[in-house]
Amino acid sequence: MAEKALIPAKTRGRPKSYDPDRALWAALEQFWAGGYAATSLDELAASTGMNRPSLYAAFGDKKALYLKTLTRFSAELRAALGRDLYAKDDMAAALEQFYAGALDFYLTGPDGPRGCFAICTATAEAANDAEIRAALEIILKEIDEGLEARLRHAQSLGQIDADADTSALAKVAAATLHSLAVRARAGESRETLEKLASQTAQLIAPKRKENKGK
Amino acid sequence: MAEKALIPAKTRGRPKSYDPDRALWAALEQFWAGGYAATSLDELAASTGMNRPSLYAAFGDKKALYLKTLTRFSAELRAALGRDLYAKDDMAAALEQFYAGALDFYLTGPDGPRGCFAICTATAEAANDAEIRAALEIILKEIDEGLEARLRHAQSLGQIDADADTSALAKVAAATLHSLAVRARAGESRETLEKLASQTAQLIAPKRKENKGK
DNA sequence: GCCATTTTGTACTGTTTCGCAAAAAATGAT
DNA sequence: ATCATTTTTTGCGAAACAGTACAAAATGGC
Repeated sequence: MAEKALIPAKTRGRPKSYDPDRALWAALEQFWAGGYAATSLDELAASTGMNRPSLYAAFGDKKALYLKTLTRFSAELRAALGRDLYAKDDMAAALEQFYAGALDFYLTGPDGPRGCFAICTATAEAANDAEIRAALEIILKEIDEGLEARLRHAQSLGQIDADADTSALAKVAAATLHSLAVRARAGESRETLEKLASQTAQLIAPKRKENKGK
Repeated sequence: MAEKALIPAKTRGRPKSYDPDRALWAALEQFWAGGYAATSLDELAASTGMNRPSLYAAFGDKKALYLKTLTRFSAELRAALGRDLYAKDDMAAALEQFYAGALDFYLTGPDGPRGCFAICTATAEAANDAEIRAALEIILKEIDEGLEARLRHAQSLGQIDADADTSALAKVAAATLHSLAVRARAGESRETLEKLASQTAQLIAPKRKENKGK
């Protein structure tokens, strides 16, 4: 989806001076940096390069725009779940790879580490706003389900106990992701965060009898 | 500290019409419900029963007040760590008790579940504001350290492996708390959350050979 | 009873914010 | 070349907001 700027469809009036997908991502980064409530439409206009009326025409009001950034983020998340989680055969290694990818995302922002976009910005609004809460819930659910699918895959290969509760283990694995998201924004070091990641991977998919490597 | 309303010290001028600690807690609840940025001073004045000038005189500006609510929350957190974490002898049971106490806190708000005050409101501001980020970091550290102390205690009693990395395990236990905080605010059911809690307790302090109870 | 002191209540100022209206600009169609 | 269509640009207006100044009220000291 999301065809690049080569849209052959003959558009009638004045051409847009912005790339909608690029603008949406710019808005996402602005919300990411400042949070939803503290980000003004002027800041959003500045960072997208659009002016306010164009923002309204393209995405609706501030909340509609924010909800669109959340679903945009959700797409990125699904991609990461499908990619990093299957990059390694070993379950623990796959988990660590996934966490490492998340940490790259969480720790490298324009102005230092910024954690997870959804968890760190949507939680504040979730109590008051049912739509934002629902969007957050969907994102959390996607994480749980993506991890559970991977765990079941490992289980089918005999890499983890056949009677293990993959649903519950997935939630634990997701819990560590949530924690990385928050801790990164609080300023914890990558080293500390990687330790948490590897310890969780170890607990969820313990190395079997054969000790590989060392 | 924090002596109750029985202050024998002769105050000179007009008596305060509010209880400072009660007002601080009211402000905390207001921030908790709406987040920091989205909460106005008018709302804070209304919920504390004070008017704006009195708020300024008592707590300083909006951010100073918010920082005070964070440290107030921090005190509550320390109390819970010292209380619930030592209510049971068995390590896994103690963890579950601690999580259950947290869930009581997270799930019962004036307007439905609201998660953790610090994690769900401070994360949004942490990227932009160094003071709030530092306050959040302290709170996360207190959780880690409180859990690690309890794990070391269990280790000294032989309830968990002598060579277990209590620091890393504590961070995993804290990760589940962070996740409960976020999930609660996203609307997940208590049943779901308790399952996550018990699975984590199980992973961190696995039941030994003797199966108690059932 | 009068004064000093502290808090409360009201009102004000300047700024920021959101959302929109109306005109100007840039394109395709004919 | 002219018109229809879509976007951009400028600018407006009403509301919310943070923070403060100042007078009124309530207490203790004397």
